[in-house]
Amino acid sequence: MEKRIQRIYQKLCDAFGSQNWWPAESRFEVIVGTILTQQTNWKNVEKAIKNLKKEDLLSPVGIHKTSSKYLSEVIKPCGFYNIKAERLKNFVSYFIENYGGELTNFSYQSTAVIRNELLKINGLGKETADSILLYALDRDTFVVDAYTLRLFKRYGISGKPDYEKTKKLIERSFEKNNDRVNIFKEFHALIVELGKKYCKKKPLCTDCPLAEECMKKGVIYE
DNA sequence: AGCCAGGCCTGCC
DNA sequence: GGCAGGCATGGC
Repeated sequence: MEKRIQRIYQKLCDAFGSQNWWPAESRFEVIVGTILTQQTNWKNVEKAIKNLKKEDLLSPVGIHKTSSKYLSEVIKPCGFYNIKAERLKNFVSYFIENYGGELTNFSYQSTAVIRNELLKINGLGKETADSILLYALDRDTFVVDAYTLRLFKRYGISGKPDYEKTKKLIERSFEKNNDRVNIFKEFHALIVELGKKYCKKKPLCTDCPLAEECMKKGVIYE
């Protein structure tokens, strides 16, 4: 068990409180959000999702039947809209073909199997796959993102950023029990919250709840 | 007014 | 197998 990691989690809880991610009205909406938010401000994603609802397109079949051209117009506010329209369609094609467009059908598959399947879909990388698993399917898996890697570097935990190593390290740091899924949900959301406020590309570490500990390692300004 | 956001793929080396 | 370059809107 990595006590360091647990301590970071506790500090973030104290600083920011519970986050209750993922904001959405349905599990499918969560999945759509994971794709639309790739390298994108959440505010812009909200606009795109609102448009999808307005056009009655926020369903597997809705997206499947719509042309890429039209879909891209609807999601325009979130940016990278041509690529993301394709990515949404890639996901729903897989989802309908293999699971009949029913999320409950995923319950027959292990987390590892689903993850491998998601990673085969063009446009879904590790973070998106893990976000779907954790927030849409409630699977016991941690989501690493750019903020996590940056924080761990500044905190002096890891040198070279590495998705899988960081993910495993964090997963190993919490006892396997029924709470862990919720800890992972909160922890990732808290890291994003920290990242947005303090742990940006340009160091803005003043008042950061973890500033003191990062400072000790002397790597805060990397 | 720029810089950048809850990534990922492709195409070079 | 690592890494620049491209994708694009809107928030701050």
